Amino acid sequence: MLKHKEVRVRFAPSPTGYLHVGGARTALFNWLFARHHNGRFILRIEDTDFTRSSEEMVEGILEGMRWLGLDWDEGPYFQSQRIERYREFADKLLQGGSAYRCFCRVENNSAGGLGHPCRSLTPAESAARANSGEAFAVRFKVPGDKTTFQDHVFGSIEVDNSVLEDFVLLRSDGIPTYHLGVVVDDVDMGITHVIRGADHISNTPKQILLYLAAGCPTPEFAHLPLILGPDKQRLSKRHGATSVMAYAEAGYLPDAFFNFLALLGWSPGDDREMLTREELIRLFSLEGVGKADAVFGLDKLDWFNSQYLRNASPEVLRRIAMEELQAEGIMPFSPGRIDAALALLKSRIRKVKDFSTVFRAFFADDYPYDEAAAARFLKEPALRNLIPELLSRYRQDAAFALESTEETLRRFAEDKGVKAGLLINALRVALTGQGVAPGLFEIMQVLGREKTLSRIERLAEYLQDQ
RNA sequence: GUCCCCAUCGUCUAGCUGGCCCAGGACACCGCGCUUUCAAUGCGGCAACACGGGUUCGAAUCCCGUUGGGGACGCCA
Repeated sequence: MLKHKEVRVRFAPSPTGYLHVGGARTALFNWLFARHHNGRFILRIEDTDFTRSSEEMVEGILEGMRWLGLDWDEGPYFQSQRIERYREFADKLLQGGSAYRCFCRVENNSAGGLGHPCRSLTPAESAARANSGEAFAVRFKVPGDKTTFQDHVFGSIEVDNSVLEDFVLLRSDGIPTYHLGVVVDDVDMGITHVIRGADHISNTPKQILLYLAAGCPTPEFAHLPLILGPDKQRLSKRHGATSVMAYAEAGYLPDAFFNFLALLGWSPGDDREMLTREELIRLFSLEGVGKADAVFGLDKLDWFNSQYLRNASPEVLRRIAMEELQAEGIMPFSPGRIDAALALLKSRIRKVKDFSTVFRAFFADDYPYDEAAAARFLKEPALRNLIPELLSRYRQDAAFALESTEETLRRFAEDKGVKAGLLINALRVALTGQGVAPGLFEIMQVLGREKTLSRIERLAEYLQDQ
C-alpha cells in the first residue's frame, strides 16, 4: 500500500543502559526492513528522562550498533534537543481541546481515567490558574470509545479506551513524556513503519489516539515478540551477558551474532539458517515474524559462531587470532606460522576466546601440562624409558617431514611392542600441554624440529621426576 | 487487581488459505563409523502439536473454554 512512498523506519533507544540483546534485535529487524525496501533507517535517542540518561550510554549504544554493522542513514537525533517542538505540539492539542491542564501535585496524581478531576476545569479557570503561575502538566483527553489497529505481526488488536486513562503528555517541568515524544518525532521524521518490541503493544492505542487528535496519518505498526532468558523470564542481568558488547568481548563474531539474532523471532519460511547479510536483506519480511516470545539460548549462538569462524577467510581469521593472542600477552614467535596453526585449530574453535587457550602452546613455551591430560596420558610407567629412546630416534631424523615423523614413531612402537597411541598421546601432552589438540604429526610440522625435540626432552625430564 | 497478547521437540523454528504431518529442519543430547586425543565429518537415535470441548467425512491447522506464560497499566522509556 505504500509502494510509491519511501520506507522510513527508526530505532529509538533510550540511553538509560547499554544496547542489550532485545534492543539489538529490534534495531536489526528495522535495519533489515529498511534495507530490504531500499528505505531509510533512522536512529533516534529518546533521552527525555534526564535523570537516567547519560552520554556514556549513548556512546555505548552506538558502539554496539557499529559492532553489529547496523549503519543508520539519519541521526542520531536527540529528543532532548527538540523540547520546544513537543511543547508546541502539546499546546496545539490544548488549544484544540483534546488535552487539558492538570494541576494535581505529582505525589497525588492517583485519579486517572475519564474521571480525572482536572478534566472538568473550565477553560477560563484553567487558563487563569496557569497565568497565575501555578504549575501544571498536560494530560490527553482520552475519548470514550474503542481503539483498534492492525499489527503486521499480531493482527487486529482492540482495546476499550476506558482502560487507557488520561495519560500525561507534558510533565509539569515542561519535559514531554514518552508518548508525546515518539508521536511527534515519528510524525516529523516521516516514519512509515513502527517496528518495536511487543512490550509497546499496550502503548500503541494511546499513540494512535494522539495521531488522530493531531490529524496526522498513522504509521504501520509491527510489534516483535520479546526475547526471554532460559528461564522464560524477561532477559536481564541475571542471565549473564545482556549487553551486546559483552558478547563481542566474549569472543563472538559480529556476523555470527547478526545471523543468530535475525533468526530469533523470524524465519525465512524454510530450513535455511546460515544466511549472509545480503540474503537476510533479500529474504526479510514482516510476514516471517512469529508471535511467540523466543528464548535466547547460547548453544545455538555458539554453533553459529563456530561456523563463521570456520568459514572465515584466512586474512580475517589471522587478524582475529592475532588480536586475541596479543590481548592475552602471547606473542607468536613466528607470525608466518600462524596460518598453519589456524588451519589445524579452526574446527576446534567455538569462540574467539578459545584461541588463547588452544593456541598458547603453538606460540609460547611457558605452558603447564594440563592435570587431567597428564593423569590420563602420562601415567604409564613404561613411558619413562620409552620417551628418551624415541627422542634419540627423532634426533636422527634430519628431514623431519610429516611422513617421516609418523613413520619413525610407528616403527618405534612396533619395535617396542607398544601401541602407537600410547606414545602419540604422551607426545601430545608434551607438545601442547593439552590432552586435546589436533593431530600430533601436524603439530610437529607447525612447531618445527627444534621446538619439538626440546619439548620431548622436557617430557623425558618430567617423567624422570615422577 | 484491570486490560492486551501468546502457546509445535529441552532450545530456535517449518507448518498456519484444514487432508501431502501418526508433524519437517537446525542446535543440544545419546549411540555407531572414522581415529592418535579432541574436534570436524558420515550414519542412526531420543524428543513436541499444553489440556478439554466443539465445527468437519477429516484439525497442529477454524471456534469456545481451561491452564500456563509474557506484556502493559508512571509527570520511565
